Amino acid sequence: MPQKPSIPKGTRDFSPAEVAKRNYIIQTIKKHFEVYGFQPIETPSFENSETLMGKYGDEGDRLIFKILNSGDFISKVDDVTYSSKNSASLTPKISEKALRYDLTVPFARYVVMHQNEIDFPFKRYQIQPVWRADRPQKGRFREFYQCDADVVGAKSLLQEVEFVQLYDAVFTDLGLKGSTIKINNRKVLSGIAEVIGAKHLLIDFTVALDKLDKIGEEGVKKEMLAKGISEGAIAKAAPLFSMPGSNADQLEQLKTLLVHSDIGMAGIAELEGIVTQINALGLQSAQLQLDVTLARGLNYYTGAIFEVSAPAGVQMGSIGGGGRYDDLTGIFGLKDISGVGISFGLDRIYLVLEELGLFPESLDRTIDVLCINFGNEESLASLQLVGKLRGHGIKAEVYPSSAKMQKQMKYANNRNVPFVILIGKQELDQGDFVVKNMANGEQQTYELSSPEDFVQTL
RNA sequence: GUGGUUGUAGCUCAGUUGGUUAGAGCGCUGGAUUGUGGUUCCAGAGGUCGCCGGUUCGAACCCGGUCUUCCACCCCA
Repeated sequence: MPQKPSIPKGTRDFSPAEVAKRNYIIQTIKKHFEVYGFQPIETPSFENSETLMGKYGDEGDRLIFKILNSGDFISKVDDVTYSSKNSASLTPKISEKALRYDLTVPFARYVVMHQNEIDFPFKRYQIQPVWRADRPQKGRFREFYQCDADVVGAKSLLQEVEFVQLYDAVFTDLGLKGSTIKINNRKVLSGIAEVIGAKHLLIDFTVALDKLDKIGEEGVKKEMLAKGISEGAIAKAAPLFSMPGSNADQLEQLKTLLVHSDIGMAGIAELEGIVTQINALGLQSAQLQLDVTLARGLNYYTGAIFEVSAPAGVQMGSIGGGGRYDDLTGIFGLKDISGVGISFGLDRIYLVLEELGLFPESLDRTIDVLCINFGNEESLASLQLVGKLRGHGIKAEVYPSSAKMQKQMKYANNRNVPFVILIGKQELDQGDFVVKNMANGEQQTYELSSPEDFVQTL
């Protein structure tokens, strides 16, 4: 009595059609990564727990998949820890490895381990799956791909400018018009927290502020109060909730607000530099929008913060994000290496392209030509022809058995084959082959000796 | 981790106050059509109603648990 098989919550199988679409996105992203000078690396799917734990905050630790030790791991646990039934103290004793949670921390680990072989500035890209023990939701899975590009060892704002262009290039290529690249700067957020007297509550402040478009001004104020930020402080921050005007206008207002904060002014200067350069360079299809409420959860960001939202009208969280982290490698012992990077959310981009019908139709053409099989003698001629066609890079195959014509034609139809080739007894005797165009039903005869005549029509 | 939601044929879904043998469309298989698919017509196969337990003379339907789906929160791509 076999049970129906299943896969774990939040994981997916991908059909050939889905893989084709995913590869299309990956190839597009990869192409632009390489054009911008990034080099690929790969890291293991699991790391030592201490590499990952504590890098993403308490919430992050909870969402990291832990891998049980091998062998009789439970007998090695001391009785006190075992009987305490405390997960936090028991976990490190029975699990020393964990699945990768993102690509940035493993990259930092990589940079530190290979610092003597790397030429800085080092531009790398990485496209690999990551895992989170989260509850699935729309566009959220427990196994999903990240497509990251990072630069380490370069402090120049030029990197930020290039990343904005890179986002624009990829989304333009994918036909995704009207996406918004939101930008902010951690230093501006620090400055605001400083000016309103909530410096020690920076994280709580930014997390609450980040929810503005979701829960509204009142909701944010309520959450800030609950986190211990005073009424007076919130009042001082009030202008942030409805910052009108262009990027330049907003920057002017921020300057007034942050005039007494060195760090805040530094952040403004960075934003201004990026915005000015992007204005001068221009973008193809995306728009760059300053958003002071953009915070992002990851607390290793220290400068620019990016987040890309899908075109208006598509109900989807961010489809990409990134930022600058001045001291990511510091936690692994390598100081003064600045990094900045961005990430593309493959699975979410997929959902957006699907919803907007932006995948090219050509993706479901998995085969160009199918030869009908009429029997041993005929199929031998078909195999010879197919060999020549393959030599021209044409995706061709012979139906494996001489099943009924109707069945073979139906198979061709279901597989979206544009051309069916027929070599039966009659054709064999005459030394030619018939090509049927499946879209309009027209048939054309060619010489078996010169298949190039057919190839040229493709 | 919290709250809600969903599960019936390969797929999308009906299914009466709890009552014999659980239905439809699409798909699939065969035939009309032994060298022509996508249209049409005819016939057929296919389901332990997510799983486990309970209530009942009787459960797809009511109750409990569990898994799964989707959604919201936390957090995040």
